[in-house]
Formats: sequence, structure tokens, C-alpha cells
Amino acid sequence: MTQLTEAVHAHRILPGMKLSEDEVAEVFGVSRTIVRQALRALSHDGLVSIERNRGAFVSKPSVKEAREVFEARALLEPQTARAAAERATPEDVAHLERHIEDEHAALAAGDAGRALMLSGLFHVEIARVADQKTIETFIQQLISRSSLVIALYWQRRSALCESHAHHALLDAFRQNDPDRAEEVMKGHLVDLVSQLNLREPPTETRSLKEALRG
Amino acid sequence: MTQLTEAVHAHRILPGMKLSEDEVAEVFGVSRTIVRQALRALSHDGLVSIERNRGAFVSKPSVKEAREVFEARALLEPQTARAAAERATPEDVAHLERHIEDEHAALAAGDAGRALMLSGLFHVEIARVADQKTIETFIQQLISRSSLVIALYWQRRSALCESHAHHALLDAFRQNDPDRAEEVMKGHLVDLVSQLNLREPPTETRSLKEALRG
DNA sequence: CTGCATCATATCGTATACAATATTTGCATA
DNA sequence: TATGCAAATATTGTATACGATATGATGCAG
Repeated sequence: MTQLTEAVHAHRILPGMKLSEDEVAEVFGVSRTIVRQALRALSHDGLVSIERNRGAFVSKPSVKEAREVFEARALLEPQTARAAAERATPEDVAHLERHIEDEHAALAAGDAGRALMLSGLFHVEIARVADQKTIETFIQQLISRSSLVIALYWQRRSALCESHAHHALLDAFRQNDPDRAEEVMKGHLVDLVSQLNLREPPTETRSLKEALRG
Repeated sequence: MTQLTEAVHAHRILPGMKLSEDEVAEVFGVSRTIVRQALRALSHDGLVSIERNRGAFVSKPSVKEAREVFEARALLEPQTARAAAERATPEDVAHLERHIEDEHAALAAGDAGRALMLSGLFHVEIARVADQKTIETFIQQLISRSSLVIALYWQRRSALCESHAHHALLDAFRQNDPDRAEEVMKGHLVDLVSQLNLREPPTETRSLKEALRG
């Protein structure tokens, strides 16, 4: 059922799309009970919004919400990157490195959606290295919602942006350089926001089934 | 069903206590379906932990989790208090003031549990004044878990601690003094942690029904 | 008397059935 | 043709029933 989350992260399911309980249940071959549980969970993470007696829809973050998400990230992530740099072991670094490699591989294979998902997951992994489970949970939620924000507000000019910052973070972790890690993360988040077009709230929908089968 | 949350905040339900689905369903006169929904929601907020095929228990934060909660609060709340001080209107101040008065009234009436709950809610209200819905959600969760931490690790010497800090925050808001608000909040959180005894993980349970009837 | 295996009971996990609500469709009327 | 009402349909909300799993008791062997 976590496939739903992945589909959202990979932009195979787009904001505004309705997630009908019967439909999702049929696609995954489970009962509505399970689907309802999952949708509730996603709702709690802000990925879908549930309207009573109307159904669940993939959230369409407003401009204000988009800003809030990145403001929260700016509060949490630099400090978390610092803590990660203090604690990072060679194994941690290797693990993160593999993560980046996977992202590149996905990109090379033309699977931009998977690359985007892995790119977000990288930030969650940092919180894991920092050994901050509570904050990790928050960052997880923020990354999910960031994926929605990107789907809505990304302006496509300047495509390959993240690679550099993530490599720079990796270096800082490898050298256990907290100051640098914090600064890089701070700048990285500023970069991300600067590449958003936080003005219009566009719309678009597709069929659910074909998006999931893809 | 939010009564469950209130009961936890007011320390009428204590960490470790089992929340049997049938039992809760009977107490509230609803079906297990509803109870399960509620328990999953509480689980997501970290108030209860669900063990598969065993049931839901009020969470017993470990020392590490307790530290993490207050570390996260230290990252989020000072900045949020700053933002609140920048935006606070006279209406906001009046609203927060009433909150503090309610807390005092509860304390005077001997309802220490309700006072504790209101004291926590005060922090959530600050996020609301700051107009930061996303961060407000996080703080809400952190406050809830703080309530559990307090139930487990509070050392009773120095009882009336919060009053001063909350009044100081109110003053800072009234004067729209962001620097002061941020500093006071920072110190307030340090105070709170310093009054915890983050060493032993004690245990204790009571019957659910009598706790809710009380 | 103690320890372990087995069985009975209780509790949770999932599916299904029914009720409540929203949405759509069709028709009548202005 | 457009509009408003009403019935029909579809979808979600809730309760209940059944199956799976863990827990505790019981009895037997050592």
C-alpha cells in the first residue's frame, strides 16, 4: 500500500486526483477497509485531503502551504545536517553514496519520477544518520509535501540542480564537517525555493488506473 | 473521541496503559471501527503505540525519545514565538491571555490535569498566532508527547514553573518584541528540560474505565 | 514442585453488509 | 433552451461477522 506514497513521490499520481476507495481497492486487490486505513494515514501526512462523504483527493498545496513547508524545512534540516555530519560513520557515507548513485541511474534510465523520489528520500536518510527519529518523521512528511509542491510549482528551467548540493553534503559528512553541512543544506533549501514559481495554482488530472499501472 | 487525547494530556490516562478496542468502544458507545480509526490517529501522533495482534498502549517515551522531543521543540518553537510576536494583534494577545487565565482557574480549582493540558495548548496557540499551520501541526504532536514525557520524568520539586514564562511570552507578544519572544521561549524550553529527571524509565498502570469516568 | 506442551480464551486484523450522504441524470416547466 | 426539482445512482461512513494471532490456563512429565 506504500506504493501509493511512492506513486505520489514519483509524480505518477498528481495533485487534485481523486482516490476513490473502490477503485484503489480494486487496483491493489484488497478490501476497502485497508484502503481507508492507508488514505487516513496519507491524509495525516498531508499527502491527501479527505472531504467527508466526498472522498480522498491528492492534496493541492496552496502557495501559502508551499511556503510553510519550506520554512519548516529551513528550521529543521540545516541543524539536522549538522548533527548528521557530527555522527556520520564511513558506513553512513557509503549508504548515502549508494543512494545518490541510484538516483543517477534512475535519471540515466529516463525514470525521472524515481529519481525525484530518491532525491527526496536522501533528505530523510540524513535525518536517520543524525539519529533523530522524531525529526526524521517530520522531515519525511515535509519531503512528501514538497513533492506535491514541486509537481505544482516547479519551473522547468534549470533541471539538474540537486546533484551538486547532495554531493557537497556527502563530502561534508565524509569529512565530519558540521559547519559546512549546515551551510550547504541551508543554501540547498534556498536554491530549491528559488526554483519554484510560487504564484499561480494550476490544475490537471489524469485517470488513476493508468497512472498506477505505469 | 478527542476525549481520549484530552485524557492523555490531563494525565488521567498514563503511559503504558492498554487501550483495548472493545473496552474503549464500550465506554464511548461506538463501534470498534471508530475506535480503531482514533487509535491509528493517536498512534500517528506518537501518543499510543500499536503492537500488531496485541493492541494499543499509551506510549512510554524512552529517555532518548524524550530528549528528541525537546530537541525538536528547541528547533521549532523559538522561531515560531518570534514570528508570533511579529504578527500578534491585540485580539491574539487577548485570546492568549484568556488561555492563561483558564489555566490559573483550573489550578485554583484543584484540577491540575486540566491546567497541565491548557499549559501545553498555550504553545500550540502561539503557532496559530504565528500563522504557521504546518509547524503548528508538528508542535501539536510535540506537545502531546511532551505530556507523556512529563508524566514519566517530571520531578515534582519546583511546581509552579510555567506561569512566569508564559506571562513573559505574553508581554513580548503584546509589545511585538520578536527578539524577546524568541529568547524567552528558548529559555522556557531549557527550563522545562532541566526539570525532568531523564534517567530511569518508571512504570505504572491503572484501569481504563475508572480513569475515564473520573 | 517446576517446566514445558497443549488447548481454551480473548483480542486484534480483515472482509463484507447495510445506512447515510453526495452526485448525476432525466424530465417537466418556464 | 435554460432551469429547477426529483428520482436514480454512486460513493463514503459505520457496524457487524468471521478468521488469525497472541495470551493465559491447564495438565502432564520430569
